[in-house]
Amino acid sequence: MLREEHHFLDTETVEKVSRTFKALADPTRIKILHLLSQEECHVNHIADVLELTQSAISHQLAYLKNAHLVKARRRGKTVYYSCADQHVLKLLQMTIEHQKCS
Amino acid sequence: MLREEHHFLDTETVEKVSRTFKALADPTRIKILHLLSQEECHVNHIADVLELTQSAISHQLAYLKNAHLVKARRRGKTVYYSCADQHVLKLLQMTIEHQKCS
DNA sequence: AGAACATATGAACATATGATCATATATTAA
DNA sequence: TTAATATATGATCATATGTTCATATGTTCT
Repeated sequence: MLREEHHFLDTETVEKVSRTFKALADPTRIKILHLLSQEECHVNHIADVLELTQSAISHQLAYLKNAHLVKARRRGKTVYYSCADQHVLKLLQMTIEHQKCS
Repeated sequence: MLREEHHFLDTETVEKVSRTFKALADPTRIKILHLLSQEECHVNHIADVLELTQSAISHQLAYLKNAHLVKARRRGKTVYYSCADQHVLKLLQMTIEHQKCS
């Protein structure tokens, strides 16, 4: 196929797509999203369940929030997080499922 | 939900899933896979079309081959690459499509 | 065998990433 | 207001990542 016959992705699309996959490319973030797909959780609960420090979790939640993959809700001292992007959640679940049977 | 009531992903699954997403998390690899989804290509053609060096392309193809996402076929001096994982290709295409309409 | 071409690969380098530690901020209770 | 609790955040550090340059390997043609 000649150069001009190809279908090209514009830079912006490529960047956005790579950002989406980057968010899903880290074990801690995968575990967090998988947990939040089961229920809304507060920060310390996530840290307890996943056996990671509060700081590590908080940093990753900030990352995920910035990427619009989770949303936060404050209730007194506690901040509850939940999934905010069903499409990305679906990508994750598809990939987990596919992994299991391969 | 209590710690023991959660559905946990085992370490191996998380690692594999994150490796899959990592492969898709780089702009160059996204462009290569998108190109290979259109046709089998040889290394220099990919480099020409994407306007990147032969070395950069070759390194990324080695990465993708190692991850079993592409396969290679030699024909004389030329090596032709093509996609080897329809599932991962589907993930990529879904994400590209979703990106466009959002 | 030697030249020419296509691809692969190792080293080096700059940047990105993720965890930890210390500390800041926010909220509630005493 | 002070103490206690929950979360956020900046700095630091070790490691990972992606590109480039130089060069090696593999193949074909003369």
